[in-house]
Amino acid sequence: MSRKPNLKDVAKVAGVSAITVSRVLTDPTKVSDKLRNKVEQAVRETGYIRNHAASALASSRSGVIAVIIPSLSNIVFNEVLQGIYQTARPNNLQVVLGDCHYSPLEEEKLIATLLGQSPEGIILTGAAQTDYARKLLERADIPVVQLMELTDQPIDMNIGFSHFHAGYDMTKHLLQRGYRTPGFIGARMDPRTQQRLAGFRQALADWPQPCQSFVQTTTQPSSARLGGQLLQALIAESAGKCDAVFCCNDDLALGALFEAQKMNLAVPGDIAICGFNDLESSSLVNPSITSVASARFDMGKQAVEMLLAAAGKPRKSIAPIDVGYQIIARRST
Amino acid sequence: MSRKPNLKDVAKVAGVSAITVSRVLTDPTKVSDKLRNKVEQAVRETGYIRNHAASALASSRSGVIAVIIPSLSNIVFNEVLQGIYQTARPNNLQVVLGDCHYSPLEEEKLIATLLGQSPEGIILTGAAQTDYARKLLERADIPVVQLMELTDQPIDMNIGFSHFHAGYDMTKHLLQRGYRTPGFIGARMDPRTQQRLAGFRQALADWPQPCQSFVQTTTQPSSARLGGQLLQALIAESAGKCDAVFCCNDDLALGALFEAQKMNLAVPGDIAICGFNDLESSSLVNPSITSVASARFDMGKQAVEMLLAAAGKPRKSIAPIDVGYQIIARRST
DNA sequence: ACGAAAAATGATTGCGCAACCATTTTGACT
DNA sequence: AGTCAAAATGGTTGCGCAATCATTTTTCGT
Repeated sequence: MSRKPNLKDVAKVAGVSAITVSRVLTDPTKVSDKLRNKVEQAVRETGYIRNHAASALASSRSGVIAVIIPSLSNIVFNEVLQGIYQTARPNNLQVVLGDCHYSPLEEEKLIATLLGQSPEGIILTGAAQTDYARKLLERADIPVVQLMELTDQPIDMNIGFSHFHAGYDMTKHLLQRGYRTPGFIGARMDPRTQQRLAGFRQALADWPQPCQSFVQTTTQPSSARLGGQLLQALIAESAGKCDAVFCCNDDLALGALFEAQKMNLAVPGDIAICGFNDLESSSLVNPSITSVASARFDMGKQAVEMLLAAAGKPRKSIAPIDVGYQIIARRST
Repeated sequence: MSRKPNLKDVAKVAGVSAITVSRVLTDPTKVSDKLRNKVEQAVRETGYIRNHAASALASSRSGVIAVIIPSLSNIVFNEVLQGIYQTARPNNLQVVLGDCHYSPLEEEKLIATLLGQSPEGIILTGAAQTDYARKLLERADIPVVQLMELTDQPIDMNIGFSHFHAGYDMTKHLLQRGYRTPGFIGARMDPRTQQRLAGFRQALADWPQPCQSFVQTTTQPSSARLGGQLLQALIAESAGKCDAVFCCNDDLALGALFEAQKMNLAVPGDIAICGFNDLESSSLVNPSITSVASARFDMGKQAVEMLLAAAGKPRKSIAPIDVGYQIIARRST
């Protein structure tokens, strides 16, 4: 066999019809043991691999799910992806992944491209899709899961947690620990970061006594290095009065901590630091960093399970699933 | 239009033939401005998205490349992936990604599955593929790139650097700085980690004076937490004589550093620490950690470019590409 | 041992698109 | 205006598979 073998070639080797080979590959229980063995051997012998395009075209089932994340470099989405991949594999689903770089327009283009794969379902991050993207998704008539945050107007299904409430609670935590002039540093300023900041502001507004607060943000991508820079900017802005920093994520928090050490600022003595996402390092550094934990792996897993459960059925509106979060108080506050 | 529109539907709306619509989508220069505008509007109006399966079947071009990495949780592969995705997108290539969990058998199954997508090329991590996997890849007759490490017997193309030499050079660096009883801690113990360890041992063997050395390894997945545990094991094994630790990667190194701080060991005074991969944090912690930098993003980028360059042409054996590495000496040694 | 039902197997057809070749239209030149 | 080449457009067909329906074989009860 020089060229790539197809069903017929395998059938000839096994001495059966093409459709029997097809059945062995899709549902072996439908074929007698005798033929099945012959076919399986012929498959191994020829190194046959089913042509996905032809299979998808004939059956109108692609065995693919589409996933769009805003960034490949943010480790947070990695954990979600792990949950997605680990759940997809045993269900014989291929994942086609796109990175939209936090841009709704890029996301729209990706959605258009990925829908061409006739995915059985699609998982999106956040709820900031363009109108045309929403139109395409509705037209596609496949299950859609919006992940990470909660929204009032989901396209279809939704699972996540409230970044506003998490930001609110974390700020309250700082206030309860006695910090009265807190700052917020934020990078990227994507919708979820903005919700955290909104939570920060609301918590301050709700606090019985008025507090002075400081905010330093940038739309640059987040990184530990940037955390150090933003900390400096915050200290400069507040003329050193700032006594606690709420970092919009743990990368910034780690960078801020390392920078504070370089400036000989005691943490939390001179300045408290807290982050968001509860990365592994946050629990290991000295001092360990207070953060917000959420079930990222689980969200990915559940998203795939939701797609599987919804596949084929008509859309029935399911209430958004709130997976919650947890403030992990540590020595840095 | 209730059901999903196909080429014919769009053609009818635009008042042209189906094949003209197809041409507008694949090569707009082949169609006159007048018709192109009509068609493009009809596409927008109907929300038409080309059926990838049918397109791939008819043209025998899938526009897909397959990528297999050993782990989604290891941030190192993320950077490679970024290079891959960023290069694939402008070339209209979809990436289908698989995670083989460092298992050649899982990798074999993944290869079989992914080849079913008729990818235009495939990118693999390392050079430990099974015989059957190699057979499948040769049968598939598509460009293959083996990434990250160098091998004498590449399946097709190969780009990476020598982990043995990097491990060797890093160990020499420790010896040159005066450390005489170095230890090595390693997790996962995948082929590349083993090559680094082999480099460590060879450098010690080549050193003029005999040195005592210590090794602590585990096949558990790598993590910062594990780095702390392995440091403790190493110190116990060496009864505190160990004066430097070569960590097989920066996650372990960071964990080891944090653990040393908790044990009140001065770094590098009581014990030097170095890592591998040069993650961002390694340059920011106090003291900053000596590490091995490599062009991960670039490797991913180049791998895709190599696939593109090789597409369609018969395989001509190309010499493995060595992207090299760099020892970044910092305060921890 | 016979017939009916169930299980196993096979033949035909169409999924939606692009390759291929045929036809029509346009444009350049005499 | 007439001719011819080039550009633009369209019709037909097959890619490889699985759905559907048709046929054959097996199984089981009596």
